[in-house]
Amino acid sequence: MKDVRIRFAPSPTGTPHIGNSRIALFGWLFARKNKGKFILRIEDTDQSRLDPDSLQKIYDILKFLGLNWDEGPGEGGDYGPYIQSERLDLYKEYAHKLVQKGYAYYCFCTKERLEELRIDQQKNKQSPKYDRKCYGLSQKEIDQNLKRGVPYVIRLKMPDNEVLKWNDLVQGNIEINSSVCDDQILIKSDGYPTYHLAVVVDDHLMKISHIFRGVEWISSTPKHIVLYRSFGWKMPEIAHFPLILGKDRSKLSKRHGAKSVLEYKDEGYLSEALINFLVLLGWHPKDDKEILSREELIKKIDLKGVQKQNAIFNLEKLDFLNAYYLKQKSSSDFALLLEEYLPELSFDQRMIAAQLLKDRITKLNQARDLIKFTFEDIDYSVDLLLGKAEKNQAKQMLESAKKIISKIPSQDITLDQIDKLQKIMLEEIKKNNWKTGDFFMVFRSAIAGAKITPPILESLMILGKEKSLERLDVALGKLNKS
RNA sequence: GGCCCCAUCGUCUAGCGGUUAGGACGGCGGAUUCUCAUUCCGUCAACCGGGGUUCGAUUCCCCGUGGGGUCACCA
Repeated sequence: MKDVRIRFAPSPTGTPHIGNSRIALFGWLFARKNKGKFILRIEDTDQSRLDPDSLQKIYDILKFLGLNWDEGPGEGGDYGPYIQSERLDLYKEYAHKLVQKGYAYYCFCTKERLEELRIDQQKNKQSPKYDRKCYGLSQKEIDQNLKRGVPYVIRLKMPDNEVLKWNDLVQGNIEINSSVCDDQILIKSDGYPTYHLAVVVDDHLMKISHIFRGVEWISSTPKHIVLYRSFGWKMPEIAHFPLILGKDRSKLSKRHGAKSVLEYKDEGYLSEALINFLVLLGWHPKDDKEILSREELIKKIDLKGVQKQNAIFNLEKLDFLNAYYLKQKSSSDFALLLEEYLPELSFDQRMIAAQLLKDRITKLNQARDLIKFTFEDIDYSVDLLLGKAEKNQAKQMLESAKKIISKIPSQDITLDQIDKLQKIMLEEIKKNNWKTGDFFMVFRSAIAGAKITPPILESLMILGKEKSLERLDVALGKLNKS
């Protein structure tokens, strides 16, 4: 395969959702695998739905996932501009060529008429379709209308009853009869092209070799086939990817809590986890090895492994993958990642936190709740403090812990000291015939005000000696008062 | 509704005429452990239904059923 050129062509009409990002990922992987080019093109032909923030979000998502583009906004390239609103003249020019050749025609029907037509057809249980009222217009009528400035659109004349087929790289052979397709509007009355014209013109002019897109585009592919044929252009290879569905099996939407990649990023999901997860949603490696790095993915990705079925988004697997990749991080990398979530801690403290948290969180934003007792005030009830222990015994335990900790020579507590601390405590537990679990539970509650914490002795390294003793005193006070 | 596509554990999937139907996530059970986790071990769990074709169908064909997509001057 030579000169592989794949574009990702989002439209800036809102926050791009995760299904779109997944197709971008497939395109990028496939381009990289084949030493081709990955091209970003912005399809902003719908003026009414433009969302000014979404362009930046598109860039941010691609950057976060590491899907760099070789041509496109910010990168340039030989086939620009890569923003469709800057190519308007091109689309008009090509649309008029089609009109001249008789493959397209002017239509002066108003939106109101089209709306009435549609309602009528629906009433009669016909599928809504333009009735070609303007198809037979004479050149004279057209010229008159044009001269009078009557708003117009340009429509593609679809063949009447022809089976249009193509070999889809994912879906296999698909046949659709042209008669089920409407005479698609190519140029809107505001002078902007519709998706169908723009995508065909640009894909051809930009020498796109493979079109990767979602299955929702299958039913408009016949229009594109006719367009390519009318222009006399060769059709790129085309692959329609399955959709990501919500838990109720319908197209993923905000109702399912469907989020953009950016939102997952904010929650503390790693790009390598997201990539691994997304690629597994609709693709499967031959050897069943599911944990895959970006490099392995580039090597192994193939269209044969792409499913035809839609896939249901399941968070559990994403969480598993994220937890896995989090565990793979070195402590210093993890500490760096933690900065955003634990700004109160120094880097050294975050290094300690990293070791304590790495094995027990699935996403970064869970870090804070687990470790905040080391830098925030705590509050808890005597009941929590006692747990299963008896009051006097709990007192003895805390007194003993206090004694042991107060013997630490410095304010800072080191790992060596923690080891010693543990030894001494275990001896003490044995001597008093306590249960190890009981002792640590009381101790944990006094230190953290919680029953679930990272290893409590190691946590002391962040808390420091002075605060640790303070907390033991507070706990003792609570017991005395109760 | 018309058209198009799809159908293996709860989920993601392997399988491409003969398999004890495999893996992963999750679930459940156990071991380790100061809690929670991690780690390790074990375990439950699926071929949508009906017809064909065939010596033999999860696999091929047809029909149901179910699911999805699409029918805009939106992409």
